[in-house]
Amino acid sequence: MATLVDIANYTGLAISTVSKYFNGGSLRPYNKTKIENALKVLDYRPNQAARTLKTKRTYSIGILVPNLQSSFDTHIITAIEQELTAANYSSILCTYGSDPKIEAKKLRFLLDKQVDGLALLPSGTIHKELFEYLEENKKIVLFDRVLDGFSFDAVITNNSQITEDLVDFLVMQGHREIGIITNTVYTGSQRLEGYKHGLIKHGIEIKESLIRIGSWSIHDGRNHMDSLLTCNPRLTAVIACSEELCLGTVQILREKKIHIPDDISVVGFDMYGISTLTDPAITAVEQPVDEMGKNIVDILLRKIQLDEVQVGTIHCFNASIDNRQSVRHIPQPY
Amino acid sequence: MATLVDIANYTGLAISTVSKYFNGGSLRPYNKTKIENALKVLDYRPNQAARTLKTKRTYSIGILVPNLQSSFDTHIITAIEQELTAANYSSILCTYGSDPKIEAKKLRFLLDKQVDGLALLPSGTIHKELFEYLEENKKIVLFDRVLDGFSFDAVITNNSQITEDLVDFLVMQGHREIGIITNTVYTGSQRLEGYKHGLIKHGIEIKESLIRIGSWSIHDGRNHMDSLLTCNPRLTAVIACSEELCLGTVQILREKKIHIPDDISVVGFDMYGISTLTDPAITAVEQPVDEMGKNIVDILLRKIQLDEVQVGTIHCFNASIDNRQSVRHIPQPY
DNA sequence: ATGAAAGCGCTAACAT
DNA sequence: ATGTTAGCGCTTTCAT
Repeated sequence: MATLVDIANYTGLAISTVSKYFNGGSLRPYNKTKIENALKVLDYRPNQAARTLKTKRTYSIGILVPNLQSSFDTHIITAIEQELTAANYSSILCTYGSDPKIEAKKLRFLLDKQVDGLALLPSGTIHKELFEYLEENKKIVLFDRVLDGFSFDAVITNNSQITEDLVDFLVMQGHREIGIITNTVYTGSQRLEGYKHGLIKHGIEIKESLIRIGSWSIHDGRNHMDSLLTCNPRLTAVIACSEELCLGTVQILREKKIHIPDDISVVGFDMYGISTLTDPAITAVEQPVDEMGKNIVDILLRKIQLDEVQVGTIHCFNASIDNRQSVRHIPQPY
Repeated sequence: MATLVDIANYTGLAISTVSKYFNGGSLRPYNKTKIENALKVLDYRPNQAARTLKTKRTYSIGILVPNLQSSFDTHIITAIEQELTAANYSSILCTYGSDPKIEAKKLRFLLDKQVDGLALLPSGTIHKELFEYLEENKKIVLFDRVLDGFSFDAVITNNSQITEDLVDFLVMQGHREIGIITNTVYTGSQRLEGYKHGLIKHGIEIKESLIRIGSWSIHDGRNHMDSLLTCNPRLTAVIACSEELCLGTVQILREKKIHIPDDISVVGFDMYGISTLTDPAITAVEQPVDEMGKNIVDILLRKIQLDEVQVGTIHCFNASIDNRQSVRHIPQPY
C-alpha cells in the first residue's frame, strides 16, 4: 500500500504538495497530471488512522441501538444509513442488547473510534461516557426515547397522544374493558399515560387489573395476555405496546383458541411487514420511520457542519393508526 | 483528554514506561501505583488512531450483510457480536442493501478502518477490494453463501440436502404437485437443486410450471404464489425458500381465502419469531444461527491469532425441519 | 504554487 | 526496570 511519500518520490514533488492535491488546494496542471499518473501505478489509499490522528475527524457516525430484533429499530437504522451514505458519511452500527453495561462499553468504543456524531436509542441509564461526548464536542441525537435532565436533541413520536387516539377508537367501537400491556421505558410509560388519559376522557374507570407492565419481549406478551384474561373475564380489547408484545399476545390467543377479533380485539405497535401475516390482519400504530431517520441525519449533519450547540430540542413526529381487521365493533345497547 | 505524555509528566516517568504499563510490561510496584494515582486525576484514554497508525491492528472485525430485514441475518449478527464481545473484540456492522456498488463501498470503508478481519455475507459479485483484503493479510470468513473461484473459508448450511428432505417429507404426506418459490443467489439455487433431487428420487416429473425464481422479497412471494396457483390447478403444496417469500405467500393466500393447510400446504425457511404468528403455525426449515455465529468468530480469531492462511474450508451446518401445522396429510388411494 | 518541517499520540527497538 | 529515540502517515503552518 503506497503512501504520500511514495507519490512524492515518484513524482519528485514535495509530500505537502501531494497532500494538497487530495485536500483541494491549487496545483499547477502539469503537476496535477504527474500525480494522476503516479496514482495509476501506485494504488494509493489515504491512511485514515493517520488522518484522524491529525485532524480528529472521521466522517463517520455511530449508531447505537438495543438490538436488531425489533423492526422499528431496523427500519429506522436503514433510513439513517441511507441518508448518511447519500451525504458521504459512513456509519458504524452497534447494539447493546438492552444491557446498560454493554451500552457503556459500546458508547466507549464509538468514542474511541472518534466518530463525529452519534445517533442513540438509549437504555435510559445515564453513563459518564455521555458527558465525554459532550466534552469532546461530538454531536448527539437521541431517537425513540428522551433522556431526562439532559439537553440532548431527540427525535420521537407522539406516543401519549396516539395511544389516547387508540383508546378513542376502541371506545367508539364499543369497548370499555380495555387492557394494556406495556413496559417501563420511556415509550412504554408515555403510551400508558395516553391510555389513562383516554379512559378518563371517556369517563371510564382506570383499573390496575387491566394494566400489565413488564419488558419488551414475546415472552412477556404471552404471560401478560394470559394473566389479563384470567383476571378480567369481561375483557374485550387489548393494546400491546410493541411488536414483540403483540407477537406474544397473538401467539397465546391462538394457542388458547381465543379468536381475534370476535373474542378479543387486539391492537399493536410497529408491526411493519408482519401485521398482515395473521388472519385477521392486525390493526397497529405505525411510526414514520423514514422521515424520522432522515430528520436524525439532518440534525446531526447540521450540528457537525455548523457546529451548533446542544439545546435539547424535541422533534416530535406523528404516528398513525393503520386500521386493519383485528378490532371488533361491539353494538351498543340503547 | 490526557495523553501518555501527560501521565509521564505527572509521574516523572518516561513515556515508554507508561506505555509499558498499559501493554503489560514489568514495572516496579512503586511506579505502578504512581501511574494509577495519575490515572485517577487525569482520565486518560488511549488514542486508537495513534495506536492503529503504529501497530496496524484495531481489535475490531467488520460484519457486512445485505440488510437487516431478514431475521436470519439479524440473528446470526447478534450471535457473532456476542461471541466477539466475549473475546474482547469489537464489531463494526455495515449493510449494503443488496447493491454490489454499495457493497464495494462498504468493503472499502471497513478496509480503511483497518479491521483485523471480516465476516461477510456476499452479494456474489467479486470486488477488487476482496483481493486487497487478502493482500493486506486481513482475515475473511464468508457465511450463508460461498464465492466460487475464491478460497475463502465459509460457514454455510446443507441447503440442498435439507430441501431434499423437505420434499421427502411432503411426498410422505401424500403431496406430488409441489411448487417452489426461490431465487438465483447461492442459497436459492442450492435449495432448488435439492428440490429437483427430491422429486427425481421419488420418480416425480420436474415441471417448470411449478418453479418460480425471482428475488428475496415479500412482493415476489405474493406474485409468484399467485402465478403458481393459476398455472397449477392441482397444486397441493409450496416451498417458499426465504422468510420474505413465505410472508408474501401467506399474505396472498389469506387475501384469496385459500386456507392453509386444507387447500394448500406451505413450508418456509428461517421464520424464527414469526413462524407461530400465523394460524396454523408454519412448518419451516431453521438454521442453527447461534452455532454458526460462534463458528464464524472461532475461525476468524484463530486466523488472526495464529495467522492461519486462507484455505477455503467449507464449514457446513445441518438445518432442521421444524414441523408445525402448515402441512396437510393427504390420504393415498390404494 | 511549492517545499521544509513540526507534530498528532503512540509503540518498539535499543541503550542504559 | 527505565529512558531515549525514531517513526507510523498524515495535515498544516510558515517560508520561499
